[in-house]
Amino acid sequence: MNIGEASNASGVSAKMIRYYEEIGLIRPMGRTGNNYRVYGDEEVHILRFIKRARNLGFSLEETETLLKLWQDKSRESAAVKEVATAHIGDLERRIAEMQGMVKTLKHLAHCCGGDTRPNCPILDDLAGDGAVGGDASAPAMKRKTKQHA
Amino acid sequence: MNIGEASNASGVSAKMIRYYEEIGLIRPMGRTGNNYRVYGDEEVHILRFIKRARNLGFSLEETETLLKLWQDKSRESAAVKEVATAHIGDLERRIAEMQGMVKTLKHLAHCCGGDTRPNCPILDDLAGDGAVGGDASAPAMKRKTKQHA
DNA sequence: CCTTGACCTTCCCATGATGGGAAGCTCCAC
DNA sequence: GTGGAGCTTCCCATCATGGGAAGGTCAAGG
Repeated sequence: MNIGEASNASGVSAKMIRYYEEIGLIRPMGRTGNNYRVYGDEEVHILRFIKRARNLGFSLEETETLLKLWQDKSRESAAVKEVATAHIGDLERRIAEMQGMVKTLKHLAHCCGGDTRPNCPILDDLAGDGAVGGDASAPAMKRKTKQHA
Repeated sequence: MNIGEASNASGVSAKMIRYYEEIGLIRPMGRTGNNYRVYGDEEVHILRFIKRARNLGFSLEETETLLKLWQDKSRESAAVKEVATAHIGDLERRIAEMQGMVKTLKHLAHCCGGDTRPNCPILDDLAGDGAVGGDASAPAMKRKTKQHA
């Protein structure tokens, strides 16, 4: 199987497959005489594992950890659960942060006429003029991962 | 006022102030004889506007739009509201996406013993073995912005 | 046999917003 | 005049991904 077929079978782009190899997330693949990478069902399975982990929002680093645990037949399930629960906590923190933004924004948008007049409570809030805005002061934590498009 | 004072007064790091100037978000500042940038209350006000917009999750591009609307005294509040509501929609989409992940992950974590045994439904799901996992298939939209730390 | 097009390879660059740090200048206080 | 704090510019790193160029390879069809 060439990289294109492996890509189709796994849902991971060829570009990303090469990248994962480069950063050591997956082992360097064997090559044919023409220098093409060769993949088998095993590799496709691993790529799909990675794909699914990414879809659940795990970073590549976390995915690597999970991958190693998956391949370690003597792992303790507690280790896996710990990674998962930490990630859940992370997601929930980010969700709460964004919900705070939404709450404030909805309030401001509700107060804004949205017509042809220039008067606008949203801008007033951003400018710090009004005491309208809610709690958008906490700078928030760094984003850990980004979803692919 | 030097850049350090402007930074303190606005909550925007000196590094970012220079960056905002570089990308044209704020006008290049006047310099003193020693080549130091000089800031006044007006500039600090603008920086705080930017800071607040960023805290509400607006991208720098959206922030620029809002900034221009703010400075355009003949704006129509509808234009501002449109930017805000689009951003709300964006946030809500991302929240829903992450909530989907959380839901799936919580279910999986709940099913996982989290003990010393290797058996783990979380890994089984990632491996695609079980029919346990929920809907983490939709690839999701690109992240538009990232919160600073 | 040769062309065409679809693959594959590597390499570099861009994204978005931010921080880190080096090298070199200035300014102020002691 | 010296030390340290603050300013300047410049380059690099992050995280995960895509875009694209330049060049090799292969299979099918003329």
